[in-house]
This record gives sequence, structure tokens and C-alpha cells, in this order.
Amino acid sequence: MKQPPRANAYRDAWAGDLRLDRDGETVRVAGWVHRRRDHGGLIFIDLRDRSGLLQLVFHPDTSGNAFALAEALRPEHVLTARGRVARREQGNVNPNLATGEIELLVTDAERLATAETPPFPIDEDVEVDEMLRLRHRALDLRREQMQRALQLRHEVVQTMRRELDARDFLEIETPILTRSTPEGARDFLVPNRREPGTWYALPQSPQLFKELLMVSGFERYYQIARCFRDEDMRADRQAEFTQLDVEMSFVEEDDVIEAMEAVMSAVFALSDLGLPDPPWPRMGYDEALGRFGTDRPDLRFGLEIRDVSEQVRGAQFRVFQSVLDGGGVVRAINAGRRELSRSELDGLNEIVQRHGGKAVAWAFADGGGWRSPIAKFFDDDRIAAVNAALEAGEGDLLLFAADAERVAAEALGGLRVELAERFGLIPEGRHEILWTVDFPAFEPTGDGGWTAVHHPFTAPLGDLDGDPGALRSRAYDLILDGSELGGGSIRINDLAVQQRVLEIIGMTEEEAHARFGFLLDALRHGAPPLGGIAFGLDRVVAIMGGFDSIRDVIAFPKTASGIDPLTGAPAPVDPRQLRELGLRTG
RNA sequence: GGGGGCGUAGCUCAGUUGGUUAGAGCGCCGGCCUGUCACGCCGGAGGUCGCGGGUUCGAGUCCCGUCGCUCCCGCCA
Repeated sequence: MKQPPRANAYRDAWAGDLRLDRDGETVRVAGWVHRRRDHGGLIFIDLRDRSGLLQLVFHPDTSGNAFALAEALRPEHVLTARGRVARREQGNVNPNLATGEIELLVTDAERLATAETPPFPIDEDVEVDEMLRLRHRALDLRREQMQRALQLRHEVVQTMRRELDARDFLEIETPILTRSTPEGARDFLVPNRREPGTWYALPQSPQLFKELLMVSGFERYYQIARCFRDEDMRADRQAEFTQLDVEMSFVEEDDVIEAMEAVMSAVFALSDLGLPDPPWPRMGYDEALGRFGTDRPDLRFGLEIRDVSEQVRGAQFRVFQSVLDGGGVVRAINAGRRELSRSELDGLNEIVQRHGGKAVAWAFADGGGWRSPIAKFFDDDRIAAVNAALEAGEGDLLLFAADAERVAAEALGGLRVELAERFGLIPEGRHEILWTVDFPAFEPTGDGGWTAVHHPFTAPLGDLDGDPGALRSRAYDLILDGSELGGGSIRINDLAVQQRVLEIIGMTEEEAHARFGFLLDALRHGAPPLGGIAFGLDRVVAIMGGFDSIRDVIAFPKTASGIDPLTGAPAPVDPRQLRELGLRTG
């Protein structure tokens, strides 16, 4: 703790902060009974406050009723106790406790509240059904894990604020009751009583507002922003989540990236991730997709993807040849020396299919040839060429996918990650961070149209009147261990370019004006070159703290079913309001 | 919206091919204990096997339905 509590009737010291230098002093502490060890003639109480644990000792021969009280204490009772800080005897030191060299010899104590037996243990780190934890969140948050998580989250946010302030960023709030923002998810809607039939949307991000702030001349903005997206949740995705949202004026990619490397490396220094100092490596989208089959590559392990189209072209294997004839590719992973059963090999198909592929072909490098059901379709030269391309050693398992380039890449990318987990290829404690850059600006929607890969305000790079599929976008994502921590882009600050982009994605003038007309209007009045980024705070904290679930770094999360068990949300609404709006429940 | 998994004591879980009175560890309650720190020892209480129906001589176990939780896909950066 940064300073002792103001002395009052409850306490004058933090229990967990007491050390040997206070030996002999009389102090008063307060907190919860963490654990009780009753020796009949001697009772030990571990007292817990936010600062940590302190052992209280109750002797039966002390005057007053302290010992009688200690006999009645139970876990989670609330207590204030006064006594003398005493050095523990040599054999009684507890090295596992920060306060383990001392203890408090209690002379008087008062119970401030009793407590029912908790529905799950507070004093140990056991897996408990999450619904039960959320239903008793006040108790769950007492547990050491959750205290640690929210402490870390606080430190992360403080560090962000400090570093951004030091770089002249202003923290500015933007509305929660607002209009639809262009992130492509479903909006949460809030009825507007003053004009029945109209609705507020909760922001999916502060995107429009931060661009407006740049046009306004604030130069550098940030916000710890709450965002809302009405989509089904995942283990790592909440409908309501927090972003560090940043925007800058008169900048290009390097300005944003450098500023964020400074901020985020200061943030990561709070953990033991052991990340290198910036600048962090950058990888182009095409390279990432080619080598790792994804735009957020996990660099902690190998298993890189290689293109073997040329090596297998012309072989007797119809499956590969027809894909190649159709403009597709054949790509492969050398999974290393493995022993997999036939059914395990067949099971790989399932993984590949989950990632959009059709099937995976396999071969074991075996004395210069292949042990494989497809070996008979390949002559020795082609097998040797493929083995060379994959640097195949004796016994190595080679896995092939043939498909359209993007499909083959992503299928093997998915396979790569799952194989790494299965074979335990991710070294303990290793972490790899990088930026991915040079994304395509648009991708086909499937029905002949185009959609923006980032969002429609990302500045495109290339010939705007040419093939939209050839355009790159001035975007960048920060990737840690295969997880996207955040992403952003240089924005369009030219109305004509903006209008052309809206044209490419097939958004009509009316629709554009209805959804973000106020931004378009702002662009007419002199917009600086601008760019920004947003980081998923929940994920950043979860990864830094080594938490499996982002729900463990959010004080009051929602469950996967979307229900908030603590409040029972969605909350009942006053029927009178609904009548005024001409609505019914359900 | 679709698919998979789970639901047994307060908590975490075991429960064989369908077969006697459903178990363990922790917690809880009582007793003993002056140096423990996951204290120890002795004793005890605690169960609508999620709920409803079915098959069967017999169901925690099999079948159908339903509710809840969870993961994945769709959706969503």
C-alpha cells in the first residue's frame, strides 16, 4: 500500500504491510478471518485485508475477552484487532508469507460482523463452477486470484494513462447513448422515450468521435472506452468490453506504431512476459498468410507452411493436379518426427475442415521415399523435391493441403496451431510479439461485392480506380503469441477518397449520411492526416496475468449465455415506459 | 440459429455390465490439543443423483423430453 490508513477505531495499519521494522510497536488492524487454527490453548487467525495476510495470535491468559472471541471466530468474519507486533521465534518463521517473520500478539479485538459459511472456499485456489462464482461475486472477488487480476488491471490502466499523458495525449470521453458506429456487429439498442420509435445505439467503438476530435484539432486523444456489440459471446469475448482507444493527427504508420510501442512496452513491463524492447518486428500480411496461414501468426514455434505446388505439379495424383489446374495451390507443413496412428491421422481432417479446408494428405519421410497412401502417385524425383522443399528428415510427418490459396493457407494455419498444442511445441514462458501490416483493403463478399477488411475509414493504398482486391490498406495489428491485442490504421482524410471507398463497398450516399454523415461533414472542413489504434484491454490483462478467461479480469462479467447472474439482467422494465413507447415485453 | 460436453453432499469429484443401505477429499458441527500456518487427532451431521416422463423385477447408470451450465460453428476483430 502506498500509505497507511488514517488511524481510526478500526485500524491504523495495513495487515499485509507489517514487517520486522515494526517489531514491538502496538498497532491495530482490520479485515476478514482468512483461516483459523485452534490449538485449544492457543488460537492463530490469519487476518486478510487487501494488502495481504497477517497471523494474529490469541493467548488465553490475556486480559479481556479476546480469547473467547477468537474461539467463536469463523472464516470470513470481520474483525478489528489491536496488539503488539512481535518477531517470530526462529523455527516459527513462515517463508511463504510476506509478513511471515512477525505476528500480532492480540490484546483486544472486536468482531465487526459475522459471516455465513461461504458457498465455496475463499482461502484456496480451487476450480469452482463459474455460475456460482458470479452469483456470489462479492465472495469470489475476495479470492487471491481475482484480487491479483483487478490489481493488475488497475496498474495496466494507470501505466497507459501515465505514458499517454507524457506524450501529450488528452483523455476525452465520448457518448454511450449514441448512434450506430461502423464496426459491422449488431448494435445494442435503447429506446428513446422522447421520440417513440427512435433508438439510441450503444457504441461498438468510439471510432467516429475520435476522428471528429482530430478534425477538431485535439491532435492526440485517448480513452479507456467501454464498447458494446450485440453478438453471441465466446470464452474470450464479452458483449460489453473495454478498449484503450487512441487517435493522432498529422501522422503516418510509424508515428502511431512508435507511440504505441512505447506505451505497451511500459505496460508489458508490469508482467514477466519478458518481451524484447521495441521496435518490434513487422510482418506483411502476405508473408504471414504464406508462412503461418493467418494474419495473426504465433511465432513461439516453427511448423511453418511451405508452398510445394511446383514440386508436385504434373504428378499422377488427381486431387492435387485438379486443384493446381484450377489456379489453386498445394501447401505443406513438416510436422517433424512423429508417431501418429492411422485414426489420429484421419482425425487431422476434422481439424482442417474446421478451418475451412477439405482434407489433409499425409506422408512419412522414409528412406528417401514416402510411407503414405498417396506415395504411389509420385515419382522419386518429385518426392525428393518435396522432401527438399520441406527439409524432411527421416521419420518426419508431412501434411499437405490443396485448395484455393487462401483456403489452403488458413486450413494449414489452423492445423499448425493445433499440432503445436498437441505436441507441446510452445516453450514455457516464451512470448513473441509482432505487428502485422500491409493488409488487403477489401475482400470479396461472395456475391460480387466488396467489404472493408478493417473499417470503411481506413486509408487504402494503390489505384482507387483499379481492382479493389489489389488495394492494400494502411492498417496494422499488434499480435502477441497468436492473439490480436489491438489494431488500427491511418484514416481517410479526403472526402473524395472516402466517397470512392463507400462506392466500392456499395454503400449509398443516403445510407452513408444516415450512419456517419456528421463525420463526412467534418471531413469537408479541413481534416488532418490522422491515424489511430484500439487495444482490447481485457485480453491484454488476461494474457499478462496468465488468466485463461477474460472473465477473470473483469470485476462483473456476463456469462456465455449473455446473462448477468448478479443482477439478473436484462432487468425488468417499467411497463409504463413500454406503453409510452407502444411496445410490449417479450 | 446449429453441433458437442457436463449436471451426484456446501465445494471438487468417483460411482464397473442396470443389482444390497450412493462414496471420497475438502468444508461444516461437536470434542481434545500452547507454536500452528492446507495444524493434528477423535466423533458427527449432511443427498429430490437438475427436473418430468418412459423401459425394467430393479435406473445415479438405458431411452425421450425439458431446464441450466459450458465449449465450438454461424455471427463477431
